[in-house]
Amino acid sequence: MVSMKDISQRCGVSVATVSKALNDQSDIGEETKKHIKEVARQMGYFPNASAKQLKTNRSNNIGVLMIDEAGMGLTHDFYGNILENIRATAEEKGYDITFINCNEQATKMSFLEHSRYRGLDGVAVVCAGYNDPEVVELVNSDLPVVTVDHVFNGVSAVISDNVKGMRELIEFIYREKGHRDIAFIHGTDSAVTRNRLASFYRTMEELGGKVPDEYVCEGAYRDTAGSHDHTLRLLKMKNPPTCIIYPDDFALLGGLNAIQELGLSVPEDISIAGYDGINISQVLEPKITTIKQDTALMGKKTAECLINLIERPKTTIIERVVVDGKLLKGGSVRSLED
Amino acid sequence: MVSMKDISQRCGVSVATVSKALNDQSDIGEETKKHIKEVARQMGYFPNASAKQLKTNRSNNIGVLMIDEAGMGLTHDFYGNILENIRATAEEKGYDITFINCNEQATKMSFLEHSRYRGLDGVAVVCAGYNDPEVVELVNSDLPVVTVDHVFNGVSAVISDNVKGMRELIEFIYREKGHRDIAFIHGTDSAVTRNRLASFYRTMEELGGKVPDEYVCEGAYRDTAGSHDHTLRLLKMKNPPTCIIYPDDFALLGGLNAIQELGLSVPEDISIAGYDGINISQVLEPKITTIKQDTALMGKKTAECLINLIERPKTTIIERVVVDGKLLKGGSVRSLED
DNA sequence: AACAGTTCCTTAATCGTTTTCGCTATATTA
DNA sequence: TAATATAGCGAAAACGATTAAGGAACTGTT
Repeated sequence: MVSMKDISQRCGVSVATVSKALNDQSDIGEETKKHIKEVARQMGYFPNASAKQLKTNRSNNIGVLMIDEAGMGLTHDFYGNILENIRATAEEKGYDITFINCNEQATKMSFLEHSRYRGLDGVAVVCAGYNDPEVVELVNSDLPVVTVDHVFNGVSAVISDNVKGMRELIEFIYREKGHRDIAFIHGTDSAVTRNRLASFYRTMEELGGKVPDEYVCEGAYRDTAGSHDHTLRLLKMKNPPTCIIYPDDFALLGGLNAIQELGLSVPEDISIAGYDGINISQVLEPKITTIKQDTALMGKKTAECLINLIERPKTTIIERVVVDGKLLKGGSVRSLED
Repeated sequence: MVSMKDISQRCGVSVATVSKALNDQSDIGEETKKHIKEVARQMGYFPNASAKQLKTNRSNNIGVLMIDEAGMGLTHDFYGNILENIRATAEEKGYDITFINCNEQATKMSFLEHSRYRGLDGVAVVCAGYNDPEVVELVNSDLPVVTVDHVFNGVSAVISDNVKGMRELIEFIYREKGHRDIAFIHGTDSAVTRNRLASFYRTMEELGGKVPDEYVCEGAYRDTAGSHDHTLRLLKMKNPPTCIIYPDDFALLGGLNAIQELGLSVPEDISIAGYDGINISQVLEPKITTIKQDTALMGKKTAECLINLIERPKTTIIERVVVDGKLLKGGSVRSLED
């Protein structure tokens, strides 16, 4: 590896001068600067990140925390997409991405300790147990942090508008498609779930619809078996719903199986809707009625917001970036006007 | 941040002594060592990774290269799973993971330059354009590298046994299910594709089956539209196949749509099979007949192999780790014995 | 008592940068 | 002409760790 020392010797100047030239400092002659840069290029020079980091306390490296309960964070379309877009945006601005999910390392460090150990400039909390003391410690530290789909006091967050999304979904199903008996298998308790659930109730109320208690039950995200069972139960009721909303598109597939088992078909006999708008949802027939979350924008905003916090700590205020979802009408909800 | 200096002052010893104590060096008294460690713990000491790296030229950081043609590497079940398992295994051994896909950074570095810049101890090439000069430069460098599902001369590789997998799949479809007219929509040219294709032809030959040229065509991985069109063409032939094998489970779904469009059903009218065994394949009904690639093991082996190369360069030989897939019989291939 | 051999610790150099401060030479001004 | 400002560069300290070499205080041997 060629270092500044090598360049300085070749150019007959001091190391300090080389540093200044390469960093476009002011007190350096135009001629010298140009020459040094040219020589550096020729010699294939690249800075040594750790030396630079040691001196400046800046790593140009962003941490990503991404732990799914099920340990499938990365294989989840939704999170995978967000991560990919965080990465791409960070990269444009010269940042790299390092994972900080240290679960089982020999020398047990907390997330915060791990971040400091690596000298990360900031952390994006994409998904995690938000009650985890380690997560709380991390977001409450002085390290720049942006959370996704969860709001902490005093911490910037990028959130998908689940309230609006659920409202749009319900309005579509209720108004445009004429359904009145709508069941909602919601996910396990979390900020996201609470928002969707509240929005579900509120919108139904606004529209003048009734929601029997038996129509609402707790499933789990991405749990096909659970959705399957709930669906069977719902369809065997004396007054079954005409439409079932699932925790997400993946869980919906479990419900779809149950429906097929009963010899029913979608959307003729029963309408279904999901949430997320994962790839697969628009491939199957009928295409699934769902709210597509704008993961590309969420990832981009997360990176931008975090890098702002890092680079302009003075001017940056705590942000709440709300990203709208988009209704994909699909064909899995039939019109009851027929 | 508390440094060794702080500890040394508190303990009344030199920084060198602290370093040796914390690193379990030999020339240090048991008493002192214990005391220093205790004080370090109390003070919440953690090493400074960049300082350590600067001195030792070891970062305990592994690079991951993961670029899909479609830019969807991370959202692909298969790669996502592998990455997750590389991460988990690396973590156990004290390594972190950093992405090195530098496409559009201002200061354009090649993958190798980027790796050196960050001082990465090694790189796992999970997916990339294997003809890309930058990739070639990387694998031919003296940096420890392990590639996944692609073999470079003199470079360790973890590969899924596509030859065996395809053979098992064909034997199941041909022997156990009695199909003779089997079509294969294969993926675009790559080592993986070539192996599967060769194995397809060879196995059919061994079994005494015939493969009309029109039964074999090139699709693209994860391309539902392409599979859709190919499926229509195949089914409209005068002698249509009784079974179609798709590039992967996801692409298969496009074919499934085409089949439904024609009013046919699986597996009664036409049998289909995929490859990969992604989550979704075992959720839909009928469950898809496919070869589940052992992504967990592939990721684990990749990390282990790479860390071996890093930590024991002398003793480690270039490895070819072959990971078997597993036939998931599913229900999408009917028996022709009926 | 003198010597070597251990044991345990310190000193100091080093990794590749950044950055403060000071120096020199030239340009500007009084 | 002398004083001062400015531009361009270098010397050296620092960031936080590792490590080779050296030294002091013991122990044990002859």
